[in-house]
Amino acid sequence: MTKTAANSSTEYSISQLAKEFDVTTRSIRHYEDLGLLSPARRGQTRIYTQADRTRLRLILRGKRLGLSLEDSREIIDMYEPGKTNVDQLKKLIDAIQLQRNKLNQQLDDISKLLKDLNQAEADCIDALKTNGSQ
Amino acid sequence: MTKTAANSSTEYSISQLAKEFDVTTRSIRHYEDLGLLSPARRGQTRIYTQADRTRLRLILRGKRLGLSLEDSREIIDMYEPGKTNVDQLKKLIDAIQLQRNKLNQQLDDISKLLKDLNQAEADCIDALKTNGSQ
DNA sequence: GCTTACGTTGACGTAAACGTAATTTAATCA
DNA sequence: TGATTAAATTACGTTTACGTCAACGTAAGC
Repeated sequence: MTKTAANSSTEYSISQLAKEFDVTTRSIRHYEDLGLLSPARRGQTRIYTQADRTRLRLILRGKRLGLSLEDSREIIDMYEPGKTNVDQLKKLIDAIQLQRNKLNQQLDDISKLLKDLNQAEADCIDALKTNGSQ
Repeated sequence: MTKTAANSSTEYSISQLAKEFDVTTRSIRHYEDLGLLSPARRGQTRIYTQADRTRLRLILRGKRLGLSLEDSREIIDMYEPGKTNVDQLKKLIDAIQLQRNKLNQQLDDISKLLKDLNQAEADCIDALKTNGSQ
């Protein structure tokens, strides 16, 4: 009964993904060149699965956080500790801790920047009150 | 009485700043080329004040958050609404709101990434338990 | 069979953010 | 005062992350 039914919506073309995530197809192919994606092919046409879509989302999230594509590749690989041995797993846990530290630093940076922005806005509003009648 | 006393520690050379913030002097000069810094000169030697030092800290914070130098320049300029008029102030407030939105997006990204990392680590530890005896 | 739309692979171009000499100037210390 | 050290100024090189053609394949619809 559970044949190959209703997986029509679990496939994506390159332009579908491009549209959905508001990137160019060029970028998506570029990510593939760098080994961040490796979609299946029908003929020579790329077929993207849900998993590929998730990877793309992770890539773009990384970009918003200022990660290089190479950084993102490493992080994404962390999510699939498939056929790794004990040593690799331990190294992976270390890498995860490193990333966590970086992210916590970012959290700190952001909260400081937000505070600064609030202050700057207050100064602006102040200046408007003082200056609005000129 | 309050002549020019004891401001010896409020001046910095380029290499002092470079060392303190762990960047190259080349980078600092580059920021100046782009108009993010404009230190005073003694002869042709650059003299940095506390204010310059603060600006540099802001620049590097921006970098950690993935901002371009151009973005940082705009943000930093927000902190000094000196001789601006009403229209400029209003535009500034809008720009501040924009930045705030971006930062909130980043906060969301980071919390998701942290969750993912936690899960990845849990998977690792699990794999270690299962696999550790091989 | 022609157009239109979407997809493919090169291959070269480019903007940002520095790196890396090479050379010159200025200050200082033995 | 000659050598060393720090700083400055060109100026070309490099890496990352794509943009931008060019040239071609393929399936859909009329």
